[in-house]
Amino acid sequence: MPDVICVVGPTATGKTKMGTALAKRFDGEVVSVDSMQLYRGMAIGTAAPTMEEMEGIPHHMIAVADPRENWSVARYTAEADHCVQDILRRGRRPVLVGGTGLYLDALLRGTDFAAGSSGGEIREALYRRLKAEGAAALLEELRRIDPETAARLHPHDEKRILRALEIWQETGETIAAHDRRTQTVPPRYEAVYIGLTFANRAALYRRIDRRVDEMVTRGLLQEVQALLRSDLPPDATALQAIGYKQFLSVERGERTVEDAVAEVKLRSRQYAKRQLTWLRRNSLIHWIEWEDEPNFPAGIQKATEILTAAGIS
RNA sequence: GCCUCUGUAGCUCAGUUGGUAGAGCAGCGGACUGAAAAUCCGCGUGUCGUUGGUUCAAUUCCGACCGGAGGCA
Repeated sequence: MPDVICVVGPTATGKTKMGTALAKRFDGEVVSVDSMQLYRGMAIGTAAPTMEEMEGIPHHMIAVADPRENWSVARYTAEADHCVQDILRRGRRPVLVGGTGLYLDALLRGTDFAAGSSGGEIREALYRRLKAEGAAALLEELRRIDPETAARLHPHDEKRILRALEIWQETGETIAAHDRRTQTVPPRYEAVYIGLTFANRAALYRRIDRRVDEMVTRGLLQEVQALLRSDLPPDATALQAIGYKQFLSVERGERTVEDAVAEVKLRSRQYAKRQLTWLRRNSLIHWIEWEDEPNFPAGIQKATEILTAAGIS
C-alpha cells in the first residue's frame, strides 16, 4: 500500500494545479518539493501557489525559510519529513509536489545526511585551497583517500570534488562508503508518481516564455527590490534562483528589463530540460502528456484512475 | 545613380595565399547523495547569397545579378 502521492514534471507544466486537485480528491495535504519556494518573499519569481490556487488545501514547505539562510537537501528533507509524518499521523494523504528532483528522491529514500555539517570552516578552507592550488591538486588528494570517487568525478567538477573532501574531513568516512551505506537503507515512503509533461518541447517552451512575461507583469522587479532591502548577502542561495539573479542586475542598472527577461526565459527553458533528464530515469513515473495546452479535467481524471489503480483511496 | 564595405551552422562571427570549413552562444543528449532554479560532461554537413566565367579543381579569383550597411550626390 503506497504512502504518498508525488506530482513531478518540469517547470510550468501545471504541477501546482494538479497537486491541489489530487489533494482535494484524496483527502490530502500538499508538501512542496522546491528548493526555492522554500524562501520567504519569493512567491512571484518561483511561481509559488497563491492563496487562491491553494483552494483551501494546506500547503507545507513554502515560504518557511529566511532568504538570508542557506538551506540544503539535508535541512529540507529533515523539515519536510516532519510534515509528511505529521500528515500521515493525522490520517491524511501527503501529496508531494515539486520540481527539485534531488530533494524528492532524498525525502522518499530517507537518505541519511546526519553525519557532519556543511558550509562551515572546513568548506571555507577547502575553497581557499581550491583557488590557490587548483582542482587538480584536490582531486589528487581525493584519489589517495577515495580512489573510487576520484575516478568517477570529472576534473572540472570542482563542487563535487570539494564536497567529497569535505565529507571525509567532517566524518572520517569517504563519500563512496557513505553512499553505499545509505543505498542499503530501504526507502522511507512508497510513492505513486504522476509526471506532467508536454508532447512537444516547443509547446513547453512557449508556456515557459509566457509565464515569465506574467511574472514580470505581476511585479518580479519589485519583489527582487524588496528582497534586497532585507540585507541578503550577495552569495545567498536564494539569489541563485532563476529570475532573481538576472533582475538583480537590472536593479543595479547593469542591463535592461528586456535583456533580463530574455535571459530568464532562456535559463528557465534550460532548467526544464535538466529536470526532464533527471525524471526520465525514474521508470516508476506515470506520465500524463499535454498537447499544446494542459487539459486539466482530462488530466486529473487520468491521474485519479492511476492512483486508484495503485491502491490509493 | 555612383563609390566603398558586406552576405559562411538557428544567431554572432573566424577561415581557406584555389583542393568543399570552425569557434562562441543557442539547440540536443547525459550526469547528479548536505549550494541542485546549483554544478559538471558529451555532440558541429552547412546549397560558404544567386548565377555565369577562368581552372584539373572555386566557398576562396573575375563578371553580372539579388539582399544588407555606410559614404558621395
